[in-house]
Amino acid sequence: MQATGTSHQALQAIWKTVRAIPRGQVSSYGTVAKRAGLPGRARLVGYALKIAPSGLPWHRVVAAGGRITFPKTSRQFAEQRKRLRAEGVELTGGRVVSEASISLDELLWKRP
DNA sequence: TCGCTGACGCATT
DNA sequence: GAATGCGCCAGCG
Repeated sequence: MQATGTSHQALQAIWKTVRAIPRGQVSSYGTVAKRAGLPGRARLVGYALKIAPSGLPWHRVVAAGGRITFPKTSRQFAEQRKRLRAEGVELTGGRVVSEASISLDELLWKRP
């Protein structure tokens, strides 16, 4: 790892943002990307999560609208749903209830 | 160096 | 509601 310096910073920014997500709350890739200073690079967030270190609350990151991107048959789908429910996040099928994903832009990232 | 791929987002059909 | 296409651009072979 060396040339990854530039993006490495972006990855850390993404991880930092993900860690900043309060328990019982979820955020979307696009929101995280934007908050990490990478607007429009939601895919980078996906990559960041893929290579994310253990301990990162990746399960708090869902697709736009609070939808889970994984197929229902996926093991991660079940795990993410399980973890979210364990934190008090309500889920309906493969989607997070609006209350949890409520205006992320308003509840979360409220910068004074 | 070039080209494909991709934990996505959004518009459209 | 589900499927498809296009865009954004950083990794990786």
